[in-house]
Amino acid sequence: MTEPRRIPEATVARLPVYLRALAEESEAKATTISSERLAELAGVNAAKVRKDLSYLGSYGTRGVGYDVEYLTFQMSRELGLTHDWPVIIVGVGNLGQALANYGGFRDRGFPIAALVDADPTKVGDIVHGVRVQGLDDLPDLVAGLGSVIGIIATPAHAAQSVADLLSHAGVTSILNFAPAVISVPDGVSLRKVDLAVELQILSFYQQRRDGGPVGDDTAKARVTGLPPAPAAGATG
Amino acid sequence: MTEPRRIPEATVARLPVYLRALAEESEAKATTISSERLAELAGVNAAKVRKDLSYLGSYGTRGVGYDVEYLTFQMSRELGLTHDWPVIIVGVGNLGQALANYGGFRDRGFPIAALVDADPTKVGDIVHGVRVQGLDDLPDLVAGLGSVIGIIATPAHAAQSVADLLSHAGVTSILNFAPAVISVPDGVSLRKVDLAVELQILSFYQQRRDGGPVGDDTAKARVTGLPPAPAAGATG
DNA sequence: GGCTGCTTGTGAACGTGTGCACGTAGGCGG
DNA sequence: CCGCCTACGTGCACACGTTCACAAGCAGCC
Repeated sequence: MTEPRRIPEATVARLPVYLRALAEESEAKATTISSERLAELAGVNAAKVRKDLSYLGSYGTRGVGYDVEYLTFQMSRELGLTHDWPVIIVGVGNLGQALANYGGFRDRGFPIAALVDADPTKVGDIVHGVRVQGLDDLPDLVAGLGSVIGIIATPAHAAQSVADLLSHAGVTSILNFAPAVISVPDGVSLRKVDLAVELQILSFYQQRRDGGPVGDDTAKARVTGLPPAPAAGATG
Repeated sequence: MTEPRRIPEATVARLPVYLRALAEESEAKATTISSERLAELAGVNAAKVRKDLSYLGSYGTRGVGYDVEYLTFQMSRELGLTHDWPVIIVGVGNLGQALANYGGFRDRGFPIAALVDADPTKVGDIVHGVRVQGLDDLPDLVAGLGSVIGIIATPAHAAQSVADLLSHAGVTSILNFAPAVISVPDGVSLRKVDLAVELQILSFYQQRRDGGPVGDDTAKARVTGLPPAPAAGATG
């Protein structure tokens, strides 16, 4: 029976990186590539590469390596990149426009199929050669495009309602750029990119290197900060 | 010596989300918040919230919950958000300009301190009220700003050399938007945001829902695809 | 054809992260 | 002052992901 082979989420997230590395190696006229070389290009270790690739099947040749073209094809197929995936961007503000103008999407098989905004004054504008449409047009747009990916590039307060609209219109893959936690029905994939969160994570580690939090002792923190109640506990 | 409390990476990544949830709850005039409510706002489960917060210290009150103001302060302190972190954006193309114009950074304590580009024709331009400077100015800029976060918004081929320049100039926190794997010296934090990779991950799961890869059997795939051995040449 | 060297594929050990379930501590009403 | 109720803090078991180490398998060569 044709086992669909469960692929761990962590592996899936690395496949696109391998694919890019393979493209580079292909440019360099290499016909085969070892797990070690691929690991170097992808910034991981060789054992991880081999384990990840083994989930796709036994596409390597012992003593030789992986055939670049063949592995590229298999990986593209597994990732669903053998055909284009149209993208609908909701929210034509700063970020939405930048995304629309970013050529990297179309180049990688994700053409901007539509732009949508709630603001009536923006509807009708042409951005990157695409006419901005209203939120009401979403259901028809999605119906006409088939499998589509929705990108939320609205302010935080609008994110959840847009996600609801998208889900209701039949979109089952959503990428959220709004700085808000949103929930979607079962069967809908949601990924998020939160720029401020990334900076805050960097801030955490940077600060640790700089010498830890201000008032590295909890007791001292009580001086700077505000204890919630008369009696505040110490570290433990 | 006060134990610096090791905080798991997964927890660190969630702290900013909690912080945002706390801000919302504070807006709503709530003085205390339970782990359950916080979990709901952050899109995780309550046990995880409690475990995460316990790494910061015992800031809750049993039977009551967490004091919103106090927890906000402690969390901000731990994340290093009690002061601003200036940001230098390298690469003033589409994405770089969008990031510069995105108000969400300054609002959250990450003011754009400088814009840098390798293209001499762009140097001197004013973007978002900031004058674009040349790559040569990086060392002086960093020296004058102290702890700073570097954002790479260049094309992929320039990413590694920019990362080298930043590291050499003393930047120890880097956020990479370029679609390339880059390496940095020990002691430098690197995080990456790759838009195309996110779309490709969504594509993977979308396709699985749509009925799996074309040629769902490996044997069949060899018919559709090209066996590596005799001769190859397609996909391209 | 058989030997050698190289690289894959994978079982097993290890480390990290998650979630349950419950002990525990603090507030509150009587 | 006491007992009840609530929600935190955490030990423990489990799942997931990573890494090591090595047998297996293939190509090349004599």
